[in-house]
Amino acid sequence: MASTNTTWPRTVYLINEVNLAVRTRMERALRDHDLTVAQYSVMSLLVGKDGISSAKIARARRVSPQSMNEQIVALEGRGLVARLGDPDNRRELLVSLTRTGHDKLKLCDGAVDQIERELFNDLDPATHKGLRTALATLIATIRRTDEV
Amino acid sequence: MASTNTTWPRTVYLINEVNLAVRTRMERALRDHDLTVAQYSVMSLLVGKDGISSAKIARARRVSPQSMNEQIVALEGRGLVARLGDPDNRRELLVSLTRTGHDKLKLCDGAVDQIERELFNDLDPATHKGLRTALATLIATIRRTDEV
DNA sequence: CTGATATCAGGTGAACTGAAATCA
DNA sequence: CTGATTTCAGTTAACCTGATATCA
Repeated sequence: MASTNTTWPRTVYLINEVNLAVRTRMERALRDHDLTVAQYSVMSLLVGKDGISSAKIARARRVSPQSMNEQIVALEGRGLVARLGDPDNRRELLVSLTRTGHDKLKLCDGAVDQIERELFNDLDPATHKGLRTALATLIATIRRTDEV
Repeated sequence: MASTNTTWPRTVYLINEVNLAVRTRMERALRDHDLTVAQYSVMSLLVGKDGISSAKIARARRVSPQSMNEQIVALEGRGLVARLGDPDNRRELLVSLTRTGHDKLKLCDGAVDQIERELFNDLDPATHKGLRTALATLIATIRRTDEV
């Protein structure tokens, strides 16, 4: 019975609490740069890509294409990403970071790095590594069971 | 430099992805019982308590008293929790699960247990335990740094 | 014709802040 | 007077589904 067993609180609650705290910290830090967490996380996914469709980014981030497009359009309106039409494929628009976007991302990376350090420096390297391995396993399970 | 180091993707992204998947699964499962995740999680916090103020629940869940009250009022409107005024303290209302709420919670616990099993049965017990320990450490760090 | 992409429109869940009344 | 609780009202960020036009 869940309410009386020995693994309480539920692991999923622990994950949620950590996630909420991380979000709050990131929101605070990114607000100084006028970026939301979703926008920052899209931008950091574009690093090193020379152009990728919004729909592909959506799949990579596991959100709906509409949600992702909303973020992309907002970023484009602020000149942080560009969408270039490909003459060979007029269906999709290729999204890439602008120079301005790249510069802003660099600044934000520093702020987020700081948050990660504060959060994780109470974990010894082995525990941190174990945490990442466990999370990666969970994500693999998630992707496998989502495809059904 | 964050975009080129060896711990990529960021651990906080891994946490977020797992959390999103958990939320989605819980939403789906709880929809059959007409409960949101927030409502379910409040109800499961009330088990074994004979009456606790909304403000205290808010602190336990680390959300604002307004957010929590919203959930409590919704649950009261559906007869899943009761709020009893204490004659000795007319300021606070004591929240507790009703019999109906208790019954519904039991059903939902089963559904959520199922989700946790599906998610975590690819982790061997030691890894799962390590995950919980790491998360607990993170939460301790969070609470400590929040109090500043 | 099928499938993918982009986009418009509307909706949801879950948090937030601000302000005010009540009461210990 | 201070501090906690409740409650009203408005806002935010980040998702979602449905429908439609376009194009490979």
